Amino acid sequence: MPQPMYHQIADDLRWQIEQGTLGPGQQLPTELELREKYEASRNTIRDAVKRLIALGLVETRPGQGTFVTQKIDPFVTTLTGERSGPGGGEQAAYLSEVSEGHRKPDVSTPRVEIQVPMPEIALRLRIAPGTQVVSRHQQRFIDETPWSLQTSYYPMDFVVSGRAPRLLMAEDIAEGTVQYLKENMGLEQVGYRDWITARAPDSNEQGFFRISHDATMFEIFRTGFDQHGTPMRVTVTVFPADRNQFIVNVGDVPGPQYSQPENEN
Amino acid sequence: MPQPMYHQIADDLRWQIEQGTLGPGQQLPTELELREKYEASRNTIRDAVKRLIALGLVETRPGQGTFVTQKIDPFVTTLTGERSGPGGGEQAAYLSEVSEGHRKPDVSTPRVEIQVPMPEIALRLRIAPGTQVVSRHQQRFIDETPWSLQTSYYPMDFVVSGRAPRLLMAEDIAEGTVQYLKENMGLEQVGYRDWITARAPDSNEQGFFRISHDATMFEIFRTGFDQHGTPMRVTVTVFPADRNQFIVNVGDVPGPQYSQPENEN
DNA sequence: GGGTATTTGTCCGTATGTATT
DNA sequence: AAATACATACGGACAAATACC
Repeated sequence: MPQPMYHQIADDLRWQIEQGTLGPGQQLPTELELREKYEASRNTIRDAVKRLIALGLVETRPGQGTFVTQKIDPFVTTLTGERSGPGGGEQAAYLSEVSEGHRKPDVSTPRVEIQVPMPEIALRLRIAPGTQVVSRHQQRFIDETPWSLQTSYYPMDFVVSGRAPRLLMAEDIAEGTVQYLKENMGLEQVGYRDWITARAPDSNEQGFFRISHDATMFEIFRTGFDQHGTPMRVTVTVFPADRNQFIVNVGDVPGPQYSQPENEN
Repeated sequence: MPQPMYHQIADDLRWQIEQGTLGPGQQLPTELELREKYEASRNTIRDAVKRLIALGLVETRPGQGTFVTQKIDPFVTTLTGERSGPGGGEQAAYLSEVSEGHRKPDVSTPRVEIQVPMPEIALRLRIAPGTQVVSRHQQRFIDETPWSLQTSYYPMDFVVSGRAPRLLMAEDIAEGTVQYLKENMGLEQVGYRDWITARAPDSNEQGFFRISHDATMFEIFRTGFDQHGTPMRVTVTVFPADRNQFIVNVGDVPGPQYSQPENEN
C-alpha cells in the first residue's frame, strides 16, 4: 500500500475540483454516496474530506453537505502608499483604495481602551514593558464581509498631556489620526516600517471572520516614526490570507493596470 | 455538551504548551497515557492532537511520540532595500543580509530552462500567453536548512539577440543579473513591484522544505521595470511562512535595532 | 409550528500496519 | 526479535444542524 486510501480518495476529488468537474459552490456527493463509490468506510471518507478542507478546497455545512469553496475576489493593499506619501494614514488610504475597485468599504466605530500592551508592542513603541498605552480597535468590512481587524497603540503621554484628547473618544477621527496629531502636537509621521508575518487565527478572529481554526492570517505591524526618529504609534492589522494580498512598490514603477493578473481559477 | 471533548483536550494541552509547562522539543504523554488522563478514547485523543498539529504547536514522529515543535528563529527579509536602491538584485542583498545576522547562507547553482510560463508570469512580463521565456531556478538555504525557492523569468529576446548569453549558462552570475543586464544591454532596473500572497505548498515544496501539506507559504512576485517602464524580469520566490518574515520601509525610518523584538514564546 | 428525513459532527471500540528504539 | 508508539481503516451509535413537508 504505497499511498493511504484516504490520500488517494482526496487526490481524486481534488483532481475533479481543479479540473472543473466539480465547480465552485457545487455540492459533493454525500459521505454515504462517496462511501459506496470508493468502497471505503465513512470514517475513511471523512479523513479524505478533512484533507480537502485543510487545503481550502471544500467546506462542510452540517445538515446540508460538502461544497466546493467559492473563490473570493481578493483585496489588494498597497503598503507603500505613493499617493499619500510616507505620512499617509491607514484609514484614508483604505477607503479610497477600496472605492476605486468598485467595492463598498465600511469601518466600525473604534473601541478605545487604556491598557498595558503586549511586550511586542511596547518594544516597537520603545516604551518600558508594563507601561500603559491608548489603544483604538476597529473592524473593517468590504461589501459587508469582515475583512480585517486593526488596533492602533499610542503613547499615554499624548493624552495625559492634554494635547490629543480626541484619541480617547470612541469615534472616528475623520481627517485621520496622522493629520490630527500633526495639527495638535506638531508630530509629523515622516516614515513607517511594516513588519509582515503569518500565523494561525485565535478564537476571536475565527468567530469574526468565520474561518476555520487552521486558516492563515497575515499580521502586519506598522510602526510610524516622527521627525525625530521616535516611534509615535504602532498599528497591528490582521487579515485573513484567503482574501487579502499586498503590493510593495520601490523606485519608479508604472501604474497598477498591468500588475494584477485577473483571477483565473 | 457546549464544547466537544476533543476541543477541550486540545485547549488544555495548548494551554500547557503556551504556559511553558510543556517546553519546546519536549515530548507529550503518549496517546495511551492521554487516554487515561482525560478518560477518553484513543481516537478522541488523536482528534485533539490533530488540532494541535494544525496549529503548528506539536509534531508527531511515528514510533517515538508527540513533541512540542521547536520555534525556528525566523529570517527577516527587507523588501524595500534602501541599501542597494531600487536596482538592487535579490541575491546580493540576500547574501549580505544573512551574513549580518551571523547565519550562513547558501545558494544552489541555477537550473536554467526555456519554457512557456504560467499565464500569471506572462501577464506580469507583459508578453503574449504561450511565448517562451528563460527561467533560472535556485534553492536557498540558511544554516543548511531549506529556506526559499526562487525562479526568475526573462524575455526570450534577451538571449536570442545574443546580448545576454550568460542568462542561459547554468552557473551563478556573481555580480548579479541586474548589474549584468545593465552592462550588456543598457537595461537598468529603476524600480520593482512586489506582490505578496499566501497559499498552500505543492508536493515539491512539501518535500524540499520538509513541511506538512497544511503549512503556509509566502509567495512573492517581484516584477522589475527598466527605464522605459517595461517589465524586464519577474522573480517568484516561495518562503515557508513559519521561518520567514518581511519588512517594508517607507520614508525616513531609523535603523533596524529597535524594530525586531526578540522572540519570546 | 411540528415532525421527519437527510447530512454532517462527535465518540467509542477494535484490528492491523509501519516506523523507531 | 520484541516492545513501543503512531497511522490507517473498519464498524457502530447517537447528537446536532438543516431542509422539507
